[in-house]
Amino acid sequence: MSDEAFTPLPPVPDYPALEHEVLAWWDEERIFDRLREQNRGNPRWSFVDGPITANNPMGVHHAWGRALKDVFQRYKALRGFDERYQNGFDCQGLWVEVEVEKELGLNSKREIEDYGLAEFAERCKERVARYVGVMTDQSKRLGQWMDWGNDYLTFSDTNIEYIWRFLAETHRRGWLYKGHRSTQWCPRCGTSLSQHEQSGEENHRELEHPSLYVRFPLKGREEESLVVWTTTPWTLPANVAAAVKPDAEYVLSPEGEWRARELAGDVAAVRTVRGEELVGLEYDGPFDDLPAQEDVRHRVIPWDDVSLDEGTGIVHIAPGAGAEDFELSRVHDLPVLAPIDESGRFLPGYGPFEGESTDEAAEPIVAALRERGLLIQAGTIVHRYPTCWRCKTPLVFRVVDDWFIRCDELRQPLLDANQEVEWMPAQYRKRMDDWLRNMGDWNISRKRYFGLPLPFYPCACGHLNVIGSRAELEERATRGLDQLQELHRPWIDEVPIRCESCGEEVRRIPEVGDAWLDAGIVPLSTLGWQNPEWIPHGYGTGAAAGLTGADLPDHAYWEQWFPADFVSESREQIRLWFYSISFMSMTLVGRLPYRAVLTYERVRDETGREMHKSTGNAIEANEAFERMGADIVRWLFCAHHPAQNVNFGYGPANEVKRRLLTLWNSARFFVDYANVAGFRPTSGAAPSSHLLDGWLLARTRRLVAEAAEAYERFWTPAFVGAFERFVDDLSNWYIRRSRRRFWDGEEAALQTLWHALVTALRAVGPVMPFLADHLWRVLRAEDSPASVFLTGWPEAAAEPGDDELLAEVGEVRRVVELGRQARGEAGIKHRQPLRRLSVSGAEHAQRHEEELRDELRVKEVLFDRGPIAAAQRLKPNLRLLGPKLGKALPAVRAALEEGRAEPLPGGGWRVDGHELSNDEVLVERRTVGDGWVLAEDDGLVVQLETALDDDLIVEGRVLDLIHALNGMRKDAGLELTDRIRVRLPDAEADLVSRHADWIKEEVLAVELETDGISEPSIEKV
RNA sequence: GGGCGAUUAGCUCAGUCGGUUAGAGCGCCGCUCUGAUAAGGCGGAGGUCCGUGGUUCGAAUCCACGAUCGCCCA
Repeated sequence: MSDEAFTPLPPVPDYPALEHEVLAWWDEERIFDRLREQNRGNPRWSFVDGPITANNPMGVHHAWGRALKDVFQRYKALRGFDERYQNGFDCQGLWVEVEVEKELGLNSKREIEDYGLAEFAERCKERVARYVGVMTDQSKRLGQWMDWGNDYLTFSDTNIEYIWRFLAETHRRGWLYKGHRSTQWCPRCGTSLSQHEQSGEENHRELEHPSLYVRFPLKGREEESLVVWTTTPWTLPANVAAAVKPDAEYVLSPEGEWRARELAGDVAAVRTVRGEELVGLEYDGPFDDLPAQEDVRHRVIPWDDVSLDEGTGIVHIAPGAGAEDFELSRVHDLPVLAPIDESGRFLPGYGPFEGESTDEAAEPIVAALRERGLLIQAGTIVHRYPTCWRCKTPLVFRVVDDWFIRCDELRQPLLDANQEVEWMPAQYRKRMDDWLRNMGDWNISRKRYFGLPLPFYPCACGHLNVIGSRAELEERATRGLDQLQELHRPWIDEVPIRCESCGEEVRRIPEVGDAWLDAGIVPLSTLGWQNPEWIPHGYGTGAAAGLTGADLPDHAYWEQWFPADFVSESREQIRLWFYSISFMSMTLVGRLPYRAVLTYERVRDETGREMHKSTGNAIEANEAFERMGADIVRWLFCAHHPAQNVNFGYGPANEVKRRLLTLWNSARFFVDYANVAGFRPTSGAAPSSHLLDGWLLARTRRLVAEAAEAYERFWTPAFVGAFERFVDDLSNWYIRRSRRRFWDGEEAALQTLWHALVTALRAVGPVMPFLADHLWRVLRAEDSPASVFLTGWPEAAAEPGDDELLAEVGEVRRVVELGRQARGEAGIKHRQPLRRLSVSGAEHAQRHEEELRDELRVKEVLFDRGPIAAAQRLKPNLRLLGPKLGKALPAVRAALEEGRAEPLPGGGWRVDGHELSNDEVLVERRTVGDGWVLAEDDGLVVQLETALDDDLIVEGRVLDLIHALNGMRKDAGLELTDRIRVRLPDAEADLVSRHADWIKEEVLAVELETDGISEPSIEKV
């Protein structure tokens, strides 16, 4: 057995190094497996992971969410709950496609088709497989304990089949329809984008566009024109109407131009009319010569929403190129001219513009307007404009066919169910409510390639066939099954089916599904909802084969694990994942798939700016793990209020490290002295008769209670605060006060400190698993479990008297603080002993007189009996007297302040005609006298006598000397146990004669002598 | 236009149920301790608690209106 029971700790922890070591050790010792085995069969705690897109390396913003997920899974595991630990990857859809396109250098849908859909799908799968690996490694490095290798991947055939089933159900309920709508369209991706994926400021950019004022000559009114303003010249060839605000005033300028009065400037109005008077007038469109414009009668329509803030108050309407325009076309029965194809190029029928992009056409359109005398003014404007959320291409509006799910029927049930959800922070419930109240029909189709194949087979006979499962597909397929390697394009497209209505062969629509269908089905598809029998490794089908070993459980399992007790994702998931899982579960099983939600905001750089790769202020997750340490990353996130953006960076990380150094130093202090003393810990808290030990044990129980309370409400900032306060108490009070006991190797002190440390490690483990297990491995008793995470949650119910003891020591610490303040006030340094300390208002501190003497270095403490005349001040106890006296309070308060109060015989006071109990009046005594200095706080008064006598001065000199000698020991690099010989100048001879033993003891000197030297010197024996 | 938040020290932010003199960390200045020492402790300067009105014995806190900023939706 080695001399040192505890491996010595270096002065400063190397987080990345110790984390790698702990990771390797967790692996070798199978700690996570053992934890799962330990909890298997226990009561369940169900967490469902929102999938992360396996498409790029993880960013620090992902680390926030993944840290939180891990914290609560670890906490619940300490509490003994059985958990699933299944991680999820999002694997298909536009995200993946766009990255693969970049990789392959493809830049349009045509190029993808030329490349070949089968090849393209293989490249997508390869990319997903690659990043499944990368993200798994990164997540492990973060300390995330998940059932790696048994993840769910949303592109598995199993997942797809579950979505088919959902879609078939929406069809059965009559919610599924093909809509003809104006939608935001990405000309590069060649697809429309849904409301929920396109929302958000990050999907808009400041762009420069033309700003044109254009004349629309009115028919039958020579020399009169409407003036419209547009920033999208490409929409003019599709113009069919002009809208005015019916109740606004419009003026005709001398030049014959109609504008709203508010926007006309100070022109002399030739005529003034209300907008409604212009309604119905017809005008010549700017491009009436185009074939597409044949038969269009351009007219003025009313529209209440015409803006009078910019433009002319007359709005050019092109229903085929704008969302509101399209809505107006329905109301006013306007023709819809769709000018561009799916790549954003003009269609036939638009003459000279045919084949040009919307940008390319701008110049010739302006030229044509100018030539026709219709252009009044041309400039440019910089404005916020929507861009594709994946590829940043500016969007255009197109009117296209898309598939939608009607949501009105589900709106109220979802709203009702949301009231039962526990949202953290609480205000996000209202955000969800707002989203649900406003949600539009769900656009589920994307005109793309590598995604969920929508199982829609519309037949020429008018019947829509919707396939609900692979079995159904196989049963109804007319051919192509032999080549169906997985449920993806192009293979699925080669499997036509027979129409259930007319029996004709019918093909699938080419569209794929919104990726949020993939993620939204997870609470059903991964848990085996309505699956008749458990299929080992049954989830990894289709594209996911070989990438996961996950089982497909049976329905009984689903019953056990659904709904999730807890989900946690970032705030924007309200309109994405929280929405889609809610919608799909509500449709299929009539209830929400989660009980509690924790959301969090965004990651900014340490100065509060958005992180961008281009600005160079982004921090990669791997870099953060290796430069600051994963525990520090986790701590930063956990310390933060989740409803606010977090400022993340190396500056804040260093601050955290410095704060956590106190914990490290406390452990190091223990290790050093425990080793010197040859101490061996006993599991559990040994009772101790020492007051401070009793206090630290109570303080530790309090920490455990506070930690549990914080974890139970999923509120990590409360935990972090509680833990930091505990460490401060541990270090700056317990250890500081107990140093001598450790120098003496006192068993009770060592055992108490040990117990406090290891208990704290168990509490902090969920947040900082690496440091916790690292220190646990150093400190643990031989008979305790190998890892903090195998110890269970510390059982630490409060004991009778804990509150009183904690309050008592709190009071002592306040007295000490005030004493230090008073010393500072008097300008007397702490090393100089003083004669007397007077304390009043501290009822409980009396038991701690010796500590106060020592801590404040005084010879005597006087409690509530200052030697000098005492003055008394009375104050109302507002908390009690406010409700009791009401409006009479100010008078009583004034009376008390002026001293108009008479004591009552049985206790209490008569004040201003009111009888008040002792509780209701606060008595503040202050002692004031010459030669004393005072500090007070909240009724507590501390005074120090400043006069010095010869004894005090000599003691002060002794302490100075001890300080100097110990400094020399340190400079000389001596060990704590080395002994020395000391030589002093003759001038210190009086100190030696009066206090030789004291000095020797404090500096571990075996010899103390004076001779003629000018400075003290020491020599190791 | 509707909804949800925020606004407190130079900076970043706490502030519980309305309660006496509004706090912390960082930064700055001064002091101090010294067997945690490239740390720790104490103090100081620094506040229109966004504004106005209201409720109340008492408002940073509750209510109304307004301003500014952020986010969500239209």
